Amino acid sequence: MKISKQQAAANREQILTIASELFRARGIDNVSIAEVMDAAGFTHGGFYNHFVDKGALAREACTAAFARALESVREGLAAGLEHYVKSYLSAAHRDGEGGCPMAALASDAARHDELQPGFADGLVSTLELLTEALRRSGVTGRAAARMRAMRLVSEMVGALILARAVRLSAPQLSNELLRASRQAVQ
Amino acid sequence: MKISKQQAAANREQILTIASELFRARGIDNVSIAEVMDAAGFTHGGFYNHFVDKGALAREACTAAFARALESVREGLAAGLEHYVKSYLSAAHRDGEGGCPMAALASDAARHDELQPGFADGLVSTLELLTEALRRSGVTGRAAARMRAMRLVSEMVGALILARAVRLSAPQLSNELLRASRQAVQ
DNA sequence: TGTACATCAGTGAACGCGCGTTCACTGATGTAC
DNA sequence: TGTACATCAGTGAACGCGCGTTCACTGATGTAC
Repeated sequence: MKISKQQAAANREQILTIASELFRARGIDNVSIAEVMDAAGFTHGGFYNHFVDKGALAREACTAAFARALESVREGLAAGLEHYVKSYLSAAHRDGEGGCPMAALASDAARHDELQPGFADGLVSTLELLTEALRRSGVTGRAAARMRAMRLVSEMVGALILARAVRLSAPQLSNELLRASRQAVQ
Repeated sequence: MKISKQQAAANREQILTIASELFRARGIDNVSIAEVMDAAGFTHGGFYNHFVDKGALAREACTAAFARALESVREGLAAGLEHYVKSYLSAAHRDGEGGCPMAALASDAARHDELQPGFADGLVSTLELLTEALRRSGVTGRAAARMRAMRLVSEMVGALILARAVRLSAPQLSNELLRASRQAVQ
């Protein structure tokens, strides 16, 4: 059955949203198209009405994940840099599905070249937001604030990734890693 | 043809070494057993004479990667903490195959629970080495040094992973990320 | 020490399975008159 | 405005392929006598 153009566009968005979450939670190579389509409520054959191939979905899902994440960064920073860092390095963020695309997709981007442009755009935008926040927090000088933003992002992403890597086998160490890096801004 | 026990043990080591490098470079799910065996100079069928399944190889390869990496950390630290951080955050380390297992295998460990015990052991040992190095560098107090070690590892791992994620599409940003975090110790 | 036999690392074909992708088909939507 | 037809999102079976794994076989090694 054909579907209204509006409905088709909504379905495409739905596929993209689901894929963005599944890809972040389990990695692009560990999620099949059939699984994405099933979770979105469709049969797998229709996938190619919306995307030329799995790579195209991965690229769009990466971009979409960053678009949403940047909104969330903006909101978080509105409550203060310290608040933002604390919520980023929370157990809830570590344990939740999806979450920050930088932490979830960095190794996918390192291994799938096609993701890198979208990833880099998202990182650049994140750094801009953090640079501004740091300047408002009293860091003087654009270059200094930008460098501080890069170090802050690296520490937060690294702490989150390492915390996830030992979450089940060494939960206490996992918590310590998060706690230690909450000192990054205070 | 049967092979001498000594030769068989050497072949097993060879498979493990190759797997450890390939897994770090491309991710466990992106490397097939046939590929590992071929690179090690064997046909794929013999794999199961050495390992019970791919998961067992992944676990042993993770452990082996950390064992080697810890030797390299010890050597690097012998030349000074600052020197170690600089070589960790070098373009050569970012671009080379293999490299630090924390950076290369963290997302694999987050997604494959069975890797977490070996990963956690390696991380704990790394933190111990860095904690001692920081104390020698003048950080006072065991707890403070350990916390500083955790933050340092997070920043280094995060910077390296992010630098790899944008290496091709934004090489300048990639270099900036490494350069910024070289300030972590000085 | 020499011989006869059991062991088992390595070979290469084969298996079942899930994957990404293709395709003929359906039928409501959107359009041309 | 009503009708007849083309479009195309969604369905579900099928494809070729590479994967992890199994297996019968080989023949040098290691061992029992």
